Amino acid sequence: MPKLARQYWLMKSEPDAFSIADLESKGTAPWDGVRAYAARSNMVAMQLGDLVLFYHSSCVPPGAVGIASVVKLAYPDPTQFDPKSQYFDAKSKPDAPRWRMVDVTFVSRFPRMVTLEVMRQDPELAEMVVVKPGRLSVQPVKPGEFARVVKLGGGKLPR
DNA sequence: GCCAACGTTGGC
DNA sequence: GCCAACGTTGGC
Repeated sequence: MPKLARQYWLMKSEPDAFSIADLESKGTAPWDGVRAYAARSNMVAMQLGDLVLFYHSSCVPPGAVGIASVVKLAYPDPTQFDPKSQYFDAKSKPDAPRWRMVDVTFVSRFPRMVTLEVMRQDPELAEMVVVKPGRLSVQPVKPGEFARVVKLGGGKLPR
């Protein structure tokens, strides 16, 4: 089996809930709480070593702040079964979990944030999903787009 | 399977 | 805090 090419993604998180600084101090963390089918499909498609743009949403300004990588393939998100969790889903049963998550690990922080506004104004990023209307919290990124955002942030592409 | 109503996301 | 745009739900 040929090894598939590394894939790239963007994952949104509200920094008040979980920021890149939180990921940096934890090292590795489960990406729990995703409750949208399209986002779930994207997580299920992730492979070990895939790279993720960590994006801060619902803040001023929103934008990409660093890089994470996938270190555990999609598995059931335990918060869906926890009645005390804000992510509890009464319709999901343990023998048929509805929601999944991956684990990601911290890779780097950009020297400067790449704001949504900057991405919107960059011609190379005109087709990027994040600049389009929509609210997909886990979305694919093209390799060229990923490299461009890293460059705009003054960061380094992991080898 | 359609689609209106509903709830949520997320930029502003 | 507002609200447009979106995704999901559920009646039919």
